[in-house]
Amino acid sequence: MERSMRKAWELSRRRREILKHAEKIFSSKGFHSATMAEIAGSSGYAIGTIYQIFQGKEHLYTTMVNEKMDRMYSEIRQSVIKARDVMDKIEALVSAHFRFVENNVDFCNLFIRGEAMTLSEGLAALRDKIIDDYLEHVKFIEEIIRDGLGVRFMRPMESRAIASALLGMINAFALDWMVAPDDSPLSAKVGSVLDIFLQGVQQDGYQT
Amino acid sequence: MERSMRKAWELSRRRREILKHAEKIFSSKGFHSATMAEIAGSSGYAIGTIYQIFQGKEHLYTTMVNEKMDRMYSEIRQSVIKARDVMDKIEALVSAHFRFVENNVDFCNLFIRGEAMTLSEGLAALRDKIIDDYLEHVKFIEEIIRDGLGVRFMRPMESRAIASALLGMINAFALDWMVAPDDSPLSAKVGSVLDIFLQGVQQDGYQT
Amino acid sequence: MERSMRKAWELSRRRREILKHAEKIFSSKGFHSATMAEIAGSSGYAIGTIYQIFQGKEHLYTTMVNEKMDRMYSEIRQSVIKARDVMDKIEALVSAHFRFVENNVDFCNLFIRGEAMTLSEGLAALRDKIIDDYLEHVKFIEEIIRDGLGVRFMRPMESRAIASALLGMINAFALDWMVAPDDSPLSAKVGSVLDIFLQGVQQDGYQT
Amino acid sequence: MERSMRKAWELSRRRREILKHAEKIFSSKGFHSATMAEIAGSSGYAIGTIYQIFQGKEHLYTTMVNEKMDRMYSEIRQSVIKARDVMDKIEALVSAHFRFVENNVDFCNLFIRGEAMTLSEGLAALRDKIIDDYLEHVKFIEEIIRDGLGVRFMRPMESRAIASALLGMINAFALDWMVAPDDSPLSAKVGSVLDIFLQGVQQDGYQT
DNA sequence: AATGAATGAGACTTCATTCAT
DNA sequence: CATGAATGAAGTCTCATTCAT
Repeated sequence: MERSMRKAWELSRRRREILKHAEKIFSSKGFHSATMAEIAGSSGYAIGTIYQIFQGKEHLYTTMVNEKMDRMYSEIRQSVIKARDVMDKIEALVSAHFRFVENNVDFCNLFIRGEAMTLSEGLAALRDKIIDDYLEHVKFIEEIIRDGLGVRFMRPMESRAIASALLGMINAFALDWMVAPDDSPLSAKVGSVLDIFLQGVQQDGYQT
Repeated sequence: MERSMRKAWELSRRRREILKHAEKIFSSKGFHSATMAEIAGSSGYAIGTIYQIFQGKEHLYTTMVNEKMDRMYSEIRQSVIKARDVMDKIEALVSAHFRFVENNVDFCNLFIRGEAMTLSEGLAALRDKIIDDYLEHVKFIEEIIRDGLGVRFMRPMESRAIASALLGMINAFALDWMVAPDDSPLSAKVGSVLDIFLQGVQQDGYQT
Repeated sequence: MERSMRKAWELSRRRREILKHAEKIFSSKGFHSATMAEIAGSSGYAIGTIYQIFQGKEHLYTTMVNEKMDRMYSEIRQSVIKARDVMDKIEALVSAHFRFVENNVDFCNLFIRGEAMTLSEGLAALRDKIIDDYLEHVKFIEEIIRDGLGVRFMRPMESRAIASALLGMINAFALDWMVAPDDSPLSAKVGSVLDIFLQGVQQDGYQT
Repeated sequence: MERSMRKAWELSRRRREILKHAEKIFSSKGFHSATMAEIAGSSGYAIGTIYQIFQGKEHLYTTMVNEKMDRMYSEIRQSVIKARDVMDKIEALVSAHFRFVENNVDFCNLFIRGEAMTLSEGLAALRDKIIDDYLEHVKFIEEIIRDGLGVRFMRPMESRAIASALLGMINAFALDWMVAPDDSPLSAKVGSVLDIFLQGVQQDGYQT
């Protein structure tokens, strides 16, 4: 019992270790240019050891991306759920997303750049999952929006369009921050996102 | 004279032809999974012929993506320049962007998915150019925004944030349309983008 | 004393067990396609345990084939020795051979197909032993034949040729039975072999 | 025209060349132990060149064995067909078989040892073809035998048994000659085979 | 003594690039 | 000048063997 628990724990540690290094390598070079030998070398294990845990390069990559994305969406949702009213939920959504990006710059490079979705053959499933997760996330945001529409916090509009717009703004600010970083943290931009999202950019009373 | 012009024209025709087919193949399989043999076969030229015009696979890919993106930005700017006031310019920006996406779905798949930016080695330059172009485009949008701020069409805000937000929304709607297409054309969404961007989503007079 | 005997017996039991399973796996997949892990799993022992008894895969394979073949030749000879006159000896030779084939179809598949003799490197010794055993068996048959020649049971001919012919017929009938089995047991063919071997196929009195 | 013929001829020459060296390597080391690099090195072509002609290692091996066996059976049949009466046909069968073995010792080593039939996966088809060819050859011999039965050249017996017996004797003599060569050519044994096959070994008039 | 996880050498195969025709 | 066959570097994955527990 003691024995097998120790073994299981060791396995889990190795798994995490390898995934961590795989993330680093894949993030910096993309799926195709990364090599198993490199990941093995970086993680300090032999190639064969990686193959004992992961069925192959695609499996390793897929697992890494899936788990990381699950973590991202999970963190964001946890954060949103804690908030009470619509306004707080939206703020939590943006904050949590930005926090994840700040803490996982490498991974986001991979993901935002979309290398994450190189499809060919066995990676098609990953692509589909990423899209599904994305659409599910949009739906999750839509729910918040619908609450807002319900309490007349928001103007009557199509919830899907609003959700997309918000997510688009979040991603744009994140992208901006990653490709042209200034000294301020990404989280300092939360206010801007909310302001534009909620009030729009047009001067009140301006005649179109 | 006549002779060399003919020759140059032939060369140019071949170049265009090859780039067209390269785009098709690269877009559907990504950079790494596409093979020179495939592109040669598809375009009807021999492998050696492609190597007479392009220095290698990366050069072909880089050229294709660069030219396509230049065309995109060029089309958008042409459209914007024709418009007179700020409002029209913004509308033109969104419309032209959407039009390009509609007409180049395959290419956009490549680009939005970010496979476009797989960097490793000789592709780093492409990555940099794409980012530069992106940042330049953001600056271009900023100019429009600044005009709007100047004529008090817009609330006093940071122009960069506004530009990013607008581009983010544009991309989000385009992405949405590509991964979860409904029957309506993407251009039908121009109004929604402008509405949210200009007015925001919050109900007027709502007390936060 | 008691202790060490027990130990030795245990060892011997393990050895037999492993060889039995090794035979099954090797026979069905051949030397190269069989894996140590598979044999370990099948036999219920750990890989390390097998390596405590056998020096390696080749040693295990070599041992298995050697012992099995020794058993075959041994069984055949036991059977022959019991017989009194030449005729009975020949009949015993064929019957015993056929009986072994019937009882060890899997192994014979391996052997007749010759996968048994894949030589490369460390397996050369096995190849040589198999050939030596074969030649020795031919000689053993020759002895019987010479007895037959001595008592004028047989026409004066080269004993070696006769022995080869007999063994060839035995093998041909066995092969036939294995690759194109009908419902009858191989042993039902003993009569045919003896008849052809002894009388030949030509009609008596026919003029060539 | 001239051009493409030249090309086709070059291809065919390369193909033959590679097959020749593949036969040598495969025959001496068996399928698994032979490496593509070795075959490439031996034949003087690059690995990639081999892959341009053959889809892979299995395809190369399969092709080599198939073509060689087809040649063997073809040669034997050509020889038999030329003969007029039963007696001559049988003699032609044995002679032609022995001649092939003499001229293709390496290949026969491979084949008789049965390494030829290592099955696993994609090689199962080869195994089946070899067995089918073998059975077809037995049938071919049966036809000759039936002619012999028809003209009362032979005693009334089951033709299949007779055919198997003959082929078994042929193979036994060939095997003998290969593993324990004396100075005489294999073809010198044709007479012995025919004598034993036709007259049997038993002394006429001996009482069982 | 038994175990089985870790190792890494080595095999197959692909495909960008060259260059003789 | 166009061609496309030849090349071989490089990458993935397997599995016999070892050795710490």
